[in-house]
Amino acid sequence: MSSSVVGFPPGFFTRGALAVAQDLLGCMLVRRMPAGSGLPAGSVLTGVIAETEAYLPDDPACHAHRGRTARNAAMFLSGGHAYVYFIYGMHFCVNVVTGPEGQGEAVLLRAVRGAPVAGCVLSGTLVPSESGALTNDLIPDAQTTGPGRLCRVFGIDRALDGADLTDPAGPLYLLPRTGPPPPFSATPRIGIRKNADVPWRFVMG
DNA sequence: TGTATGATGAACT
DNA sequence: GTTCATCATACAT
Repeated sequence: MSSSVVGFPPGFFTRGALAVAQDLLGCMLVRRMPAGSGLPAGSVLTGVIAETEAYLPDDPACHAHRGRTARNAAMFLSGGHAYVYFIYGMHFCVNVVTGPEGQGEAVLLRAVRGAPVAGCVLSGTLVPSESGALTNDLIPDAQTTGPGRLCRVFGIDRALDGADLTDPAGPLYLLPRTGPPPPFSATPRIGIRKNADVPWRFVMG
């Protein structure tokens, strides 16, 4: 046990979408920006996950419910991978796969907060000011609230579909929370018609 | 080959 | 509260 990298406990991402959706609140999403993103290549964006939704295999609202297709193939990878899809002609959404390989369940990341996290070296986000210069200003929460906006700010698109979110050397990865579990509330999920009544959306605070 | 739909966001009233 | 921009995907011809 000599690794200096703080990781998730083994099996964290294969406990099912409902458990993982709650336990991801307070965890950190880390993005290494690629060249051509508007930020210098290698710029790091971070955010504390503040809102999630669970999608289960038996759930009619889940993309995997009607079987595996080219679009949702990444959802059938093992837990800890990314499932990124394009919707409404203009938005990307990013999910964390939460089942064993072949299961088809995931957690949609709906919002992150730019608040610093004590004890973590990645304490802020780099954003270009209006003049184009980089600052250490936190991104306003309004810009990272909503799955489409979150993906736009973090530069997430289909290129990250299937990415390993547990690899700290990768372009997009997760870090465990360092403090106690944050309080949260459960509400119905947003913007779906099928199985719209179940309280599988989890909001920190 | 056609077409309905959608895990959204912005701009309205 | 409502409308709508806009298009990849899935599925029905």
